[in-house]
Amino acid sequence: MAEPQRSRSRACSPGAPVELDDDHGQPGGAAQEEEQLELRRGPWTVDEDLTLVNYIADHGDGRWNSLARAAGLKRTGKSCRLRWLNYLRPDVKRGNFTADEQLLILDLHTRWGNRWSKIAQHLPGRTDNEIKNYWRTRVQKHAKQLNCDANSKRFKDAMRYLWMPHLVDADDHRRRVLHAQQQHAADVAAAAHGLSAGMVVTSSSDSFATTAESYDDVGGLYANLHAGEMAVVGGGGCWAEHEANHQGLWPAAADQSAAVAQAAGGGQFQDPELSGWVQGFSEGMITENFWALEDIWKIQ
DNA sequence: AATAGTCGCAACCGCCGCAGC
DNA sequence: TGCTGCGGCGGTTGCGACTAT
Repeated sequence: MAEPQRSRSRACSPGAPVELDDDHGQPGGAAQEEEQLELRRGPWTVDEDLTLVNYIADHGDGRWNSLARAAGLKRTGKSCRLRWLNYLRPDVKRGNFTADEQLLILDLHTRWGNRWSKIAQHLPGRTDNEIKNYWRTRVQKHAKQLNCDANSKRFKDAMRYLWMPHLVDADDHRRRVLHAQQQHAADVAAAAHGLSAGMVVTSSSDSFATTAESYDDVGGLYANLHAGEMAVVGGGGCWAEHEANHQGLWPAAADQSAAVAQAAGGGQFQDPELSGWVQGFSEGMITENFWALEDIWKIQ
């Protein structure tokens, strides 16, 4: 079971009763008020988590207010629902966002804006809350570094032509490193068994896609995120539409990356879709106030 | 070592839409 | 038709952990 990473509390002390934690603040009777007086809020305790998990295991979720009462939890139904969906659900994925996921978030946010729940539907195991937090802490921080709004065209251009291509490259690089490591391990194993490395390579490296698939952790959504090589795998079902829709939104990321790299090196960089700001990279207008390519890379 | 500033994120808040009565 | 309860969503808060000075 998931353990809270750290205890947190809000205005009230953890587990402290509150006067009112009603969804709509409707007036209630004396009994209802008495019940509300006992409601807890703040960080969930291990006991509460166990109670909720066990109850849902036995009875299923839904009907959260009655669930909270039936389970004996002195929490609002809303609080129980949130705790379950964002933390206790067995399929909830924890830890840092992968390059795949970051890429997808950036792309989907470009299209849908702050529709976190909608975006979360395309990231199996991730919650809208987590994505929202990621956006607010990481992405908006970068927007701030650029002295622009996260919703501005300028920032979207930065994402589209700088960050996304680097994520693609980082992802590709990561997979190749993994593949190399696996091959090395196989070689070592083969050597230990007196086999030639070539024999093992033949059996282990005939399909890079296999490595990529096994590494893929976006619920089988993508097999290979490298621009132009995207393919639908598993039951994701959304990538065909995704790719069709992002024509122009995310054009040949690897090519753009190369173009940006060329531009950073002083070469000409012409693309009618680029705003003047990104075009400026080809004119050497990068300052310390802007992301350097290396910085973007480090961000990951 | 102490302090201040920043970050990450769980949890809460307020609003909205929908269903049932 | 209006009321009520509920689920869901996006926005916000606040605190412990971490980092810089």
